[in-house]
Amino acid sequence: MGDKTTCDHIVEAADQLFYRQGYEHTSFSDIADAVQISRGNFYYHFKTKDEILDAVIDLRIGNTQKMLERWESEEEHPEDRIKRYIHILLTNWSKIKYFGCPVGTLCTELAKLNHTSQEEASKVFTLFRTWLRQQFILLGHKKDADALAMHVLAWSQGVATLASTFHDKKFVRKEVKQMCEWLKSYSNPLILGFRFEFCKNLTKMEF
Amino acid sequence: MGDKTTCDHIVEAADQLFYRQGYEHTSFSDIADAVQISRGNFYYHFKTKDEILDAVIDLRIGNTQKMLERWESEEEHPEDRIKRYIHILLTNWSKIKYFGCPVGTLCTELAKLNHTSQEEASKVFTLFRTWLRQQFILLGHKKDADALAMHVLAWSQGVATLASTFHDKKFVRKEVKQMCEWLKSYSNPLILGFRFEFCKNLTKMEF
DNA sequence: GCAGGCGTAGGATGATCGTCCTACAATAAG
DNA sequence: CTTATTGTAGGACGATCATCCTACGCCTGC
Repeated sequence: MGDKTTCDHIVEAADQLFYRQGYEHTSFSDIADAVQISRGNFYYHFKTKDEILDAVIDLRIGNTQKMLERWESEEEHPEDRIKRYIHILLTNWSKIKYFGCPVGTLCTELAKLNHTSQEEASKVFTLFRTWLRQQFILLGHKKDADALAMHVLAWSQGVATLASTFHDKKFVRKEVKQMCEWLKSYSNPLILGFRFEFCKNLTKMEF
Repeated sequence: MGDKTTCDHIVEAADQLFYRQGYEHTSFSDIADAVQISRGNFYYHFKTKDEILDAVIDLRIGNTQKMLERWESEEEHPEDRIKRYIHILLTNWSKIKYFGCPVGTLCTELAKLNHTSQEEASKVFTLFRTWLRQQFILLGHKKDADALAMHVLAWSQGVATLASTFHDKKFVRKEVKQMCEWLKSYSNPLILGFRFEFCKNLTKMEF
């Protein structure tokens, strides 16, 4: 309660419902019930459902920015920061288990609806992408930073998707561990360069 | 045409529409228009929308099985077979670009709808999983075969999700290349074991 | 005490949805 | 030719949806 407006409550309830039920499958009535507000009164706050969606996306963008800034201040080492991102898969397990990643699933749904706000929704991804890229740059991977960022994004997306279909926490734990090990191998570019060249030669060997 | 029944046409049209628009966003009218059939006549073939969904899932299961058997016969080496799977991301690029992976996106949607057929839909994933596992077993990774299969699934899923949000073919090509290189490192377990131990020691070194 | 704006309640509206019914065409069997 | 089966067409149905309207309560400033 406190200083939160009805408008805020609507957007927050919609945020949760869009995540749990999907955008299209969530009706005005659903949101109204959640906020304990008259259904018809929505028109005063939001003229269309799309407007609510845009507000939800803006909320998510804001929350993501705040979270990344927090991580920036709480973690000293870029590797630990990226680890923090990877570990969302475990810290948010109880939700991901059923509904997957809120960012990925919304983008996927909007793509199928051919919705106008597709691009706006993808900005949440871009936030993570830019942030991850910056961390990899700090780790000394200036040239590959963006590719590495996209790789982390893709990996975590895939794990989230399979997590919500198989509900298998062991699998998620295993993948998170692997991701952290992979990340470790990138946290010192010098050793990596050496190792990579060495291993390449090894795999080239034929029996 | 030929020997295909109206029922087959309905299921095939529904299959495509569910992929492109999503299950919920596809109405009876949409399918009817696609098949050029009267809307009300659906009741004769399928009593409910859920029945069409189940038929579509069965169709997908059948098609996937056929495809995997074909791959099994056309490719000699397990590594090439897995490569064939990985390369779906490129061969189906024109669709994945807009609609993502048909398997993953359907499972995601049904999860949000809390639909009865969730488990049935996940069987398509399980088909790939079992098949991939078998290939890894053939490559000599008996113990880790399932984890490796899940890893390939997750990786490709993540790439598909980001592909449909960013529409970036270069990214997909890069990831496919990486996946193939990663796969190569697993195609001979002896060399891998050696390399892995060696690299582990390397990364343990501190500056 | 009164006027006016802000926020709310609850229902009307038209469209669309899944579902279902009934009448009709077409083909095959008697 | 008649009959029955199989498939089709088109519309009716109740429900639900996003949207919109109007009437009402509450608070503030005069």
